[in-house]
Amino acid sequence: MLFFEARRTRLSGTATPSPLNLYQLRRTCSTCSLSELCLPMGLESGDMQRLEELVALRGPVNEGDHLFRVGDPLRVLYAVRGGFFKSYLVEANGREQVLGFHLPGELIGLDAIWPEQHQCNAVALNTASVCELPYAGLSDLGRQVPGLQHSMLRLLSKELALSHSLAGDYSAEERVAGFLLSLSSRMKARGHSETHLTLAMSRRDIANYLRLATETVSRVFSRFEQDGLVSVDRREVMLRDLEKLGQIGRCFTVG
Amino acid sequence: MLFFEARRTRLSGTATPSPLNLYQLRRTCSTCSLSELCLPMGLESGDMQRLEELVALRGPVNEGDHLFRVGDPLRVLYAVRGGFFKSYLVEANGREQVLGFHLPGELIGLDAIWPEQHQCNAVALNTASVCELPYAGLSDLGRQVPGLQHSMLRLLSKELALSHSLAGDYSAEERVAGFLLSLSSRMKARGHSETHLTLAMSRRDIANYLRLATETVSRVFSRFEQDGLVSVDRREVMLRDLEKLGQIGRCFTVG
DNA sequence: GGCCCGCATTGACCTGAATCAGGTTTCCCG
DNA sequence: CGGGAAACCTGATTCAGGTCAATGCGGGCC
Repeated sequence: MLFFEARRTRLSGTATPSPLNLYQLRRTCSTCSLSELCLPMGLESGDMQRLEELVALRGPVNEGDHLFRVGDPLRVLYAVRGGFFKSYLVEANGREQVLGFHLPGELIGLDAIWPEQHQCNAVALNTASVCELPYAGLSDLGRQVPGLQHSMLRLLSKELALSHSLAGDYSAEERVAGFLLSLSSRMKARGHSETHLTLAMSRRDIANYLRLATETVSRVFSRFEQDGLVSVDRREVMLRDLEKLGQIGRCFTVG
Repeated sequence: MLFFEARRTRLSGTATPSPLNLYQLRRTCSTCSLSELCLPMGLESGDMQRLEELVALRGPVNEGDHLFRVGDPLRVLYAVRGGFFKSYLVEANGREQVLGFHLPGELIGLDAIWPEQHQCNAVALNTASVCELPYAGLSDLGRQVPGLQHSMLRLLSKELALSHSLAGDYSAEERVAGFLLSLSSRMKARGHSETHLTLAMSRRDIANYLRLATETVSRVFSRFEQDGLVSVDRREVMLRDLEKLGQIGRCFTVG
């Protein structure tokens, strides 16, 4: 029931000065597939198998359940099997900051790789299920298989890339288009339709993530719909003109 | 003679569509001290010594000289001894994007830790000198000393933090104040005055880094001066009220 | 069913920063 | 020394997006 108004009060207004918060700065979103972790770095099949043996299934995760919270020790990495997650931070003044969304097939928890403590919260946006990868085992394996270490670094470096893409001064339309395309390509990579999206997150989460006002997100959706780029019905979104969307939002599209 | 007007043309205007550029997204700035790399992770003195043995001095670096460019293989990491550097990217359309500034005592080149190729350019802002840390040796050492690996991860994760601090929707004043404070605290950490700064970078570089217009940076400087927060004379800046600056710019201040 | 609450959309308005258009100073180089 | 190009500052204007406010809509719950 916390974090409703997530807007930042401007300096000029009745700003409530928030003290320096280091955690506030460690915004990490881990959007990487399990196969990405293993396959491209040339793990041998033996190693792959040993990795797979580590994986444990876990019961269903209900909407609103947390996988972990800021400060929790890094026990396992999570691979999303079904459902959506979001990771977020609560800043000192109670405002929420959405760091990223996590789709089926992606990995959550890398933000904690150092100092082995989670730097953000991860919560299910709808009923979901996950696999658990015990970090200790992963770490042991990493010592024997240098490729795994590199994979980790690679993923971290990809995080860095992704976070940078949010830093640029992009217009609202670029941001929204890029967001939609990113979801689209990630869904496609998992074998889903690339044109039909069901957004699991609210407009507010999207806006917060993109650092826009919810009203702006709404308006951009409407404008896109008017221009025939998309069809929107509540949280069902149909991408009608990937080409044009790409022209607008290319800056956001990370693999 | 490249990259003069680095402004982003807005979508609505006569936007020149720039194709997707992956490198554009991998914006990395490596602002970390050498001692930070070694000391806090509890390297034993023997290991420290072996690290020091790797270090090689290098002749003077002239203003405008590049340490490396995008795509160069990662041969060495650089520790700045004197002078300032900036790291930047040239986007597909020729616009420049400043990623960070590097002060004496800091480490440059971590952006390339994976895939061992530099992801940005690093150039001297004035006459400078550096030490070189051969990466191969560092890497060998890292295999024997797990703490070093962790240090690397830690630094990367710090990069991530820093990059995130630029992502928030901060006002021009917050950005500028934070920028000054960041320089101040970094200079102080190296034993310099924390109130008297000599900016090695142009207003344009600052603006580009903070994602503002140069005019805005200028105006904020003037406003701060009027309010008695700073005294500015060209590139000489005197911080007169750290307290108030801190209230304004706290969000930026990373260790 | 009817109430209520939270989400979403839309319009009117405001504001911070970009843009445009000067101007001055500094410094480089012939 | 003088010309010219940067760098820097300042004011006027514009505009994207935030803020405020009103309304619609769907779903849970008594």
